[in-house]
Amino acid sequence: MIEKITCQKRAILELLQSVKTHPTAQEVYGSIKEKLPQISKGTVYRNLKFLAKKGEILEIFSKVSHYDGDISLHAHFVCQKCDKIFDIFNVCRDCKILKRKKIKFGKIQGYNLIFYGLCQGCQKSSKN
Amino acid sequence: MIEKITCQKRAILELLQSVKTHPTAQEVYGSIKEKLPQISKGTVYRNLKFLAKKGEILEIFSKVSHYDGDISLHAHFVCQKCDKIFDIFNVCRDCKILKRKKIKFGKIQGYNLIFYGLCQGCQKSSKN
DNA sequence: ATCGGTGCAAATCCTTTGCATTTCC
DNA sequence: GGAAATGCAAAGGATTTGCACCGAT
Repeated sequence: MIEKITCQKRAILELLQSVKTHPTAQEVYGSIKEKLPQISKGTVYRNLKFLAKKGEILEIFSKVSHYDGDISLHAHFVCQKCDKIFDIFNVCRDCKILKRKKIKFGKIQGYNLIFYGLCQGCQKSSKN
Repeated sequence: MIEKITCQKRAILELLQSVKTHPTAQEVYGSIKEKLPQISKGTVYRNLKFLAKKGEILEIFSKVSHYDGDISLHAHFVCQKCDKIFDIFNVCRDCKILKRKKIKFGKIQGYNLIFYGLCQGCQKSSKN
């Protein structure tokens, strides 16, 4: 099974690497459509999964999956109200397990460190 | 809005606290049904969300949400092949951010630290 | 020429929701 | 008694999939 580089796949990867946000599959589809109007949702979903499995992008599991083209070691803060995602760098940098990439259960291929909470904007506008 | 403790809610919490696995909503539904045959899926979903929001259980976002009745600080290792989840204790114990529960973006209510990889069983049985 | 990738649309499947009814306080 | 929770079933919505066609190697 030899991988083929198609313009769709390239466009998706380039898009994710060029933005500082963490779009969902639907949002990726919306953006890509401007460059490649004929692209289908199925292709976007297939390529996102594919790229995530290959480790070229990061999948951030939340209510709905978001994707990140920045695969450097960093964490995320997800607002449980507005669903916005913020990057957190320099967290847990000394953690041995993150470097060793191995634990007794198996081999670590990657990790997601996600903090959930209320972002400042939503803290102000809500009292629940 | 005064919370009512129903037998359904109690059963779900007790179930999660009694197992060492990390069942999905569907699996919780299946188990609870044995004790409370009349329970509905909607109730299970509503209570799982409710308990997670209250912080009495943990929601582990993955392809499908899993739930954990152990709310002590620990991480998870998710096998990307068989989808099994393992507990990892004593990881990142010294990380200040995990204790401070506050960052510039907002207040941290909880976090998920999930390592992805191949578990030992799947490492043996696969060569992809 | 080959066979992996795409587009399309239908199918899946998890999760949420509306509403009448039941239950806990 | 009254608000909150439940059960049921339908709706919603993200994601996956089958298949015929297209296009990269």
